[in-house]
Amino acid sequence: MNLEHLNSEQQRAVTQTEGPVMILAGAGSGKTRTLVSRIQYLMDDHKVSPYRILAVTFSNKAAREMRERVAAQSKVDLGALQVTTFHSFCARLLRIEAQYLGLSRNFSIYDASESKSIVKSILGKYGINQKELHPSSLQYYIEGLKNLGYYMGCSDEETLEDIDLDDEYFKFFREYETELHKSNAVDFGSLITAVLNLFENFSEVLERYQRKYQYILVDEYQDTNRAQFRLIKLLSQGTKNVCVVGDEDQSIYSWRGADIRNILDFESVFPKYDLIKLEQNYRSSKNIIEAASHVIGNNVNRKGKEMWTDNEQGESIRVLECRDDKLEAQFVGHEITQLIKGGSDPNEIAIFYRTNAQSRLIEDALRKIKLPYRVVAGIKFYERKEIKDLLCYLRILVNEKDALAITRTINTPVRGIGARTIRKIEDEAIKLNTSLWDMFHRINDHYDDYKHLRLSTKVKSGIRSFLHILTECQVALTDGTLPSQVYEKLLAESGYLEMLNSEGTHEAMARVENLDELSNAIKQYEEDEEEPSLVGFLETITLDSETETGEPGQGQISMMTIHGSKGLEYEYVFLVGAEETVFPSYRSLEDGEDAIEEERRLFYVAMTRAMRKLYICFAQGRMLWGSVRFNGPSRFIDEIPEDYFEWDKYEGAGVLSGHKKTRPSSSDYDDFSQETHFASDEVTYVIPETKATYKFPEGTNVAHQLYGPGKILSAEGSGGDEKVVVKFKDGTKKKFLVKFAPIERL
DNA sequence: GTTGCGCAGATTTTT
DNA sequence: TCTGCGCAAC
Repeated sequence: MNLEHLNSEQQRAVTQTEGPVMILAGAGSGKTRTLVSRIQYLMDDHKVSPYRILAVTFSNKAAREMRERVAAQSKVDLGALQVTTFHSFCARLLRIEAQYLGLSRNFSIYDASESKSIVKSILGKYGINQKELHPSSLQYYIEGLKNLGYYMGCSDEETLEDIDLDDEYFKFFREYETELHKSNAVDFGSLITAVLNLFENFSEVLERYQRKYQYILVDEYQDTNRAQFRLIKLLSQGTKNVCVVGDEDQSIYSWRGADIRNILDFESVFPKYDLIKLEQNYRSSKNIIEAASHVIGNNVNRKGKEMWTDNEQGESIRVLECRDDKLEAQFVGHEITQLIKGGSDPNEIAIFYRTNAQSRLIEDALRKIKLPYRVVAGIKFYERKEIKDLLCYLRILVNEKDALAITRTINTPVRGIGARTIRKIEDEAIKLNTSLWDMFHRINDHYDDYKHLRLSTKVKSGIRSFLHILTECQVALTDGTLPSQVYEKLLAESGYLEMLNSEGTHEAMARVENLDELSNAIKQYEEDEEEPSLVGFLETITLDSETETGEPGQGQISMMTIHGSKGLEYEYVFLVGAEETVFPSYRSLEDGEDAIEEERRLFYVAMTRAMRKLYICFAQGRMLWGSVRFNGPSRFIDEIPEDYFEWDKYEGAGVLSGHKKTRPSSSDYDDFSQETHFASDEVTYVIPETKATYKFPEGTNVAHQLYGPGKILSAEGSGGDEKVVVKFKDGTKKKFLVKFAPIERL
């Protein structure tokens, strides 16, 4: 195989096929090219069967891209080559081996919003008010355990070290797992942990897969969580042929469980591994690379890579100071117009922001001057209510035990079976130790036996028609009717379509259109797949919900969050909202240095997407949460050395002023750390209280006798009246009067 | 069982 | 400012 198109480090990364390898690949260092070559090299030069290679990435997008690129250049039959995501890989494996875990292979997969519903119903059952324990903090806790690789009955010592089984939340975790199991369902997290469970407790299964996968590749290694790490460790135990590729400077998902230890511990698990650094950047100008390197150099938690490039020096980074957020949006629109006039391709222009909410003003501005744009990843198609409803109907056809799907659909459209009734039937089902579905059947067949439930005849007939339509569809499915046809039948006979049509509103019509789209999606799936099945379709859409929002390459400017930009590149990048509390976000400012470092990596990711020119914009005043706030420019702008940027003020109407090659002195912004409220036309400044001396000033780490360790978010009042707001480990915040509260400094 | 008001809360979101 | 959710009244 010809490796001439690769530099020497890349070549090493391709040809070092045996034994453990860690590749630290900087932004724009030709990582994908290298990985694709490595796979080809294995198949061509080492005659490794594609069946023996497993390549896992995080996103379907990345998996698809890699697969296509391998396919484009290879003559080998790729049917067996697994380039997939962690989750799809595990789902597939679990369907095959489900019986070991007491699951059946038609299990449902619950997404985040569905696990939240389960969490809520558990809290409801315990009568816990959401003020006492917020469902999302419990959900976060449960997710956290799974990210660490814990499953019920797990006895792995290292995992047990990480978790606290005496935690008061643990009983909810157990409850949650039971609930899932009863529904023959798994959530995203347990897709991974269930496979761990399988491997750790059924060695014959593990050995089978160890023999099968002789070469393992892990992309985006910096984003793996503990569970995934253990999975890789187990799978590769035999051959030790594991190659991980990552960039610690681009780790931006720690809040999803990404664990830096996976990089640090690699050596102890895989001693004598080869470390290869890809440090040459082929993407961006020198100015951009050097500036970005300076910024990221402020992070302490790094393995240390020095990026460099042979590319030209390029143009200076442009920092744009705007009076407010509207002008910022206007500037972006104005500048893009100039670029396009100058012959630039709109497809090569992107606008990045920290939060989705920021897109609105920019969209308004672009629309106003008629610039075509597309927003990448906004509201997801499959998260729409009507789509969810129908998917739940379909799920019941496959998995009757799916209680969540049943409770969601039983009364949509209205069949006179409300929450109370469902509750009653659920309780009865628990009493009789049976499923909700079976309970419905019993009531339907022997109504008189359940007189004590006091179910009205309306309820009875509601249940009857619900069961009737679903059973008919099930029969149709087993008779070999295509999923798409069953879907149409369901849509018509469940009364769902009728319900929307009779509403007649504009919104209802849009929903009908969405349901047509779902129909198309099923048909598309049937065409693409050799053996289409409803289970297969449902799995595909829960694990690969990426919707093609507008065709790229249609002369549109791209807009997205920085998280969404990872892995992409554009000639021109506009980073907006580079202000303290926006970027870095106010949450990270509260959470301390590690959180700031993650924000800095995010900033680094944003910068390194740009090939030719980078614009960094900020607004002096921004409408936030109902009032205009003056936050001052982001600290990350301060971290760019002056040699690399030019600073301008945008005054509106295309006028720039105050052009400098240096930054304004930082004291210029001291006045901005205030808050103003607009009441009608009058401007009232809210001057912060004169600094009092607090017993527990902001940022102090404290411990509360009852709630455990936490951090002071804010303090007010003086002396005996001092009150503090404490944020605890689980994310809850509480306010205390210092003289009474049992808190102490840590 | 459905509709409407009031209040809290407000990042990022590969799967 | 805007939204989403819980609870209270129909």
